[in-house]
Amino acid sequence: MSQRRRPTIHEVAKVAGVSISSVSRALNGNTSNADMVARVNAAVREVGYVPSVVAQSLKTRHTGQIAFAMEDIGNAAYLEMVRRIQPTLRDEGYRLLLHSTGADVEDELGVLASLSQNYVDGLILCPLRVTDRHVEALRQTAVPVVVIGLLPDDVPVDNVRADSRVGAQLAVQHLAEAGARRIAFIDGPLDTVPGRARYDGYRMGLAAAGRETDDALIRFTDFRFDAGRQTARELLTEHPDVDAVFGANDLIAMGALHALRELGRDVPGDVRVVGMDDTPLAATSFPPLSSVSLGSADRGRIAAELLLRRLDGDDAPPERVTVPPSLTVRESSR
Amino acid sequence: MSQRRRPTIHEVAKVAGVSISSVSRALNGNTSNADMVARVNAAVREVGYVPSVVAQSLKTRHTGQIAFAMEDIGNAAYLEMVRRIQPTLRDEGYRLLLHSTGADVEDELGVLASLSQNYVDGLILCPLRVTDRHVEALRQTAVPVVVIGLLPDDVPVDNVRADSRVGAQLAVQHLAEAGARRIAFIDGPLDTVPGRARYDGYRMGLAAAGRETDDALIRFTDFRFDAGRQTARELLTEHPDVDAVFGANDLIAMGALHALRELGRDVPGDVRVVGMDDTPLAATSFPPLSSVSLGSADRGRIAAELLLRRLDGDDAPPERVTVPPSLTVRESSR
DNA sequence: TTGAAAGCGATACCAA
DNA sequence: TTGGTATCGCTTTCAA
Repeated sequence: MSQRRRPTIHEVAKVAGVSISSVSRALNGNTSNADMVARVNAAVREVGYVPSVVAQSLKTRHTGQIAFAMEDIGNAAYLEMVRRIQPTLRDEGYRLLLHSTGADVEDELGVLASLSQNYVDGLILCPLRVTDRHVEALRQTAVPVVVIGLLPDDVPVDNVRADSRVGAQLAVQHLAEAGARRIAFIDGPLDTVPGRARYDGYRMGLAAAGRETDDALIRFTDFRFDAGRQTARELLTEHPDVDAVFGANDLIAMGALHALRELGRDVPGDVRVVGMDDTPLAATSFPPLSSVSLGSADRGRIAAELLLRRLDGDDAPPERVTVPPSLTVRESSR
Repeated sequence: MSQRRRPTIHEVAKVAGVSISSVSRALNGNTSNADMVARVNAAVREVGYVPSVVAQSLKTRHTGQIAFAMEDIGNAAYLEMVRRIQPTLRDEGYRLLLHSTGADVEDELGVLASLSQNYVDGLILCPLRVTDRHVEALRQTAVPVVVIGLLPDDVPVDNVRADSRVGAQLAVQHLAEAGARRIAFIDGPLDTVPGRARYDGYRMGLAAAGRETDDALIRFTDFRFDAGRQTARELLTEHPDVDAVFGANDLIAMGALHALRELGRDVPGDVRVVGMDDTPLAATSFPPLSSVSLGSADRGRIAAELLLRRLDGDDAPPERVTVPPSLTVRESSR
């Protein structure tokens, strides 16, 4: 914690016996002869000069920083994203700022508004939901924004999305092809975006497999482990003929796995189980859980790349990229 | 993406018909009469003025930003930390920057060196290991640093640490008290800091319980699921009389759980199992895994608080805080 | 190619 | 209390 003032470009100039403009030029690789560069570099080393990024930012009007805002970094999907976003940005010289907004829409709008402070060059945003105020804010942001998630078509912002509807369809078709005849579905709340999409996908999957939908085999609960366990227990007690369960996320599916074990049903022998999100839980559960990946890592990477292109001056029309889901089959449905 | 230039303090001053100094004062709550404040606020709203944090930083010499650097945010312990660090800092008006260094010591030193650029006011660092070069860098950082992890006594830096030695002891004593007679231990590499500490703790725990150490029941492998599974399988095949397994982290313990199931041994009936780190895996495993928490969330919070105190001007001698471990008993050892 | 000087957008000192 | 002005540390235009 030595608090000696850091040397500025003026000290370097004095030591090198040149002007500060020459120092700046030499350091930034602009026209200057080899001799000049050598003298400046020597002086830089001598005084231990490191440029102030703050002063540079003020002058150049960019900060070298990008923000990533989402509900909670503890959520496995967002975690996967940030793990890919960070190296992608760092390779291009950007630092990453993290905003966990919690389940607070106001906070989310606050992040959007704060962009006017110009502390970052761009933002990657995963909105909880997109309100009119979001749309309005997104139309006039101070810096480029990329949204990961659903976005109305008329919002002129780069957009990366998953397809959990097709993902759910994938899961159901897989279960049907594996020979399951009574495929139950434990969904999250139907009035949420993912809950609705997965519900639609489930029905589409059944239809594609030439099966009837039996509403008695569909349940709605929260996207949590305990909720999944409880709901699965009830469902399987009422309908012992169920031979497959599709959980709308891995936590629900894990809950189902526990319930089945408690009911003495063999997985996958008696009942097959598939989850969604392909979190780290899936690989270490017993039996290992088949799960549909929604490509969080890819979505993060693509969002970062889109943003970098914008910062590079690309002013093409906003892009919309949909990342396809993929199913990883493990023992729970084999 | 409207690219109209953002208004500056000069526009506000002009609209309000006052000087820029008065605008600054009114906005920062410094001596100015009510009338002045009202006029300025009106003008601010009229032109949509938002101060530039970059310009403010240049002048005030602080950025309102703090960095958190660790190996990989995907690691459950670091994730827990960041989840507490972020809100703690945000409540005090600081933004959080994330540096994932990967397993690269050079990168870690690079972060330390980059502090001279003054893009943050402070750093929370979780070093992989502390080399001489770390010590040297830590002695002369441009901004306050708090280290989470082991640090030599003579490094004048605030330090927060876990106690996995005592944590391991806790686990072993618990298993002994639960009635286990042959307590095996699957450790990570002995030449790592955590591997060594947990090894010592295991032996202390046995000693405290009045048991002999049997080296045949100790194995070293990697801190990974597959490694734990494989090692546990070998161990339990060679020593069928083992009635408890302590895994040096949750991944190893989960592997042991799988191995036991494959060997047809009941948990906890035949063999009790305890892990360490108390990750989200523990609660959803089957049976739910007892695990020793090393207080990652608390360590993160405390580190953030220590740093905030430094930034507040506290120049007391460096502090060293050790967060005690705690055991959560679940079905796997009940 | 180099140096002088203006300016990025704020804060804070000093007079009035 | 208010306004003028220097200043933070850099980049960049403009002359020389």
